[in-house]
Amino acid sequence: MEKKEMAVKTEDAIGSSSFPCYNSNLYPFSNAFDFSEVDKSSLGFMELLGVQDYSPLPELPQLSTVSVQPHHSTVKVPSDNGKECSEVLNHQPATPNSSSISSASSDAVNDEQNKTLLDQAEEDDDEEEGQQKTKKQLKPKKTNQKRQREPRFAFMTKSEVDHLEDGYRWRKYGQKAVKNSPFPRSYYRCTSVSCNVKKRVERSFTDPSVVVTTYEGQHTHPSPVMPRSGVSAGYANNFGSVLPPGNYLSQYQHYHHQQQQQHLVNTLSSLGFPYNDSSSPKNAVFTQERRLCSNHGTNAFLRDHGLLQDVVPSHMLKEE
DNA sequence: CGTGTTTGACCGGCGC
DNA sequence: GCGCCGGTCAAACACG
Repeated sequence: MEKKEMAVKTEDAIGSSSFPCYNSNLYPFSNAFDFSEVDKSSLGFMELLGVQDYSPLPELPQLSTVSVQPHHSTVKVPSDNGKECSEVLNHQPATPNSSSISSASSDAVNDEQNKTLLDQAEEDDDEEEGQQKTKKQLKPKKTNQKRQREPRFAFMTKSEVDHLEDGYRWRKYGQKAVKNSPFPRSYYRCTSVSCNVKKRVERSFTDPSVVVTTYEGQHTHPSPVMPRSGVSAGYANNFGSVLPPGNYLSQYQHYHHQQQQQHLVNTLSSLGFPYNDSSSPKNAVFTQERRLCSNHGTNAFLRDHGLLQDVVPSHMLKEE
C-alpha cells in the first residue's frame, strides 16, 4: 500500500536552512480526532506516532496511550504513573525522512479543583510565614492531599531544535537526565504571572530527530507574541494563541497550515471521508475538538479549529 | 539591572 | 527503610 503522510516533510516544505523545524506548531490533529470513532485499520497509512491522553486523575496522572501505526494499533492504559507514557513513545519505530505529528486530547477538564505545586507552595508560605524555608532546610511537610496535575497532552515532532516556538514565553527551570535515554529532559514554565502552564521537552532516544513535548495546564492569558487582534487578523495556533499576520512565526505557520490542510484534504478524500458532507456518520470524528473547545476558557481557543476550521464545513464546527 | 539558563541539591512517590 | 527516579527549587552565572 502506498504510504501517505499526514504531516509535511519539513525539509521539503521550507528548506532546512530557512527556518528551524517548527512544523509541530501546527498540530493539525490536536484535539481533533476521536479515534474511538475511527476504524483504525483505515488509518494504516498514517504516521501518527502516538496519541496520548493525559486526563487528570484524582491522584497521579493516568495515561491512556493510543498508537496508530501502519498495521499496528494498540491501546494502552498504564497503571498509575507516567512511566509507561515515555516507554510507549519510545517504542515507536523511527520513521526516517518523514515528519510525524501526534496529538492527544484531554477529556473533561476538572480545572477548578486542580491545585498546582506553586499554589501549594504559596499556601505553605502563608501558613508558615516567619519560618525560614530555604531549600537547604527541610521544607514544611505537605498536607496529606496528594498532588494533582493539570491536564496534559503530548505530541511528537520531528525537529532539529528541542525547544519549539509556540508563541509563548517560557522559562527553563530544570533539566534532568532521563533514564534509558542519552538525551536530557528540559522543564519549562510559562513566564507570565499567575500562569502555571508547564511543558517538558525531551528527545526520543529511539529516533533522535523526534522531539517529545508535553504541555501541562492551560494558559490564562493570550500569547505574548501577539499584541492583540482577533482570530481573523492573525493565525491561531492550537494553543489558543493568535499570531499577527506579519509575524514571522505566523507566516511560517500559515505556510504549513496550507500545506497540511492540503494533506488533510487529500487524506480524507482517499479515505472516503466526505469532509464536506455533513451527512456522513464519519463526521463524528470531528466532534471531540468542539467538545474540548467548549471546555477551554480562551476565546481564541474556542474559535480555533486548526486545520479543520478550513477543511470541515463551518456548520460542522458551530456550537449546537 | 532585568531576564533567562545552568546545575547540584532537595523533595516526594513508588517499588522492593 | 532504602534506593531509584521524576520533578522542582534556587543560587550562581551569563547575557543584552
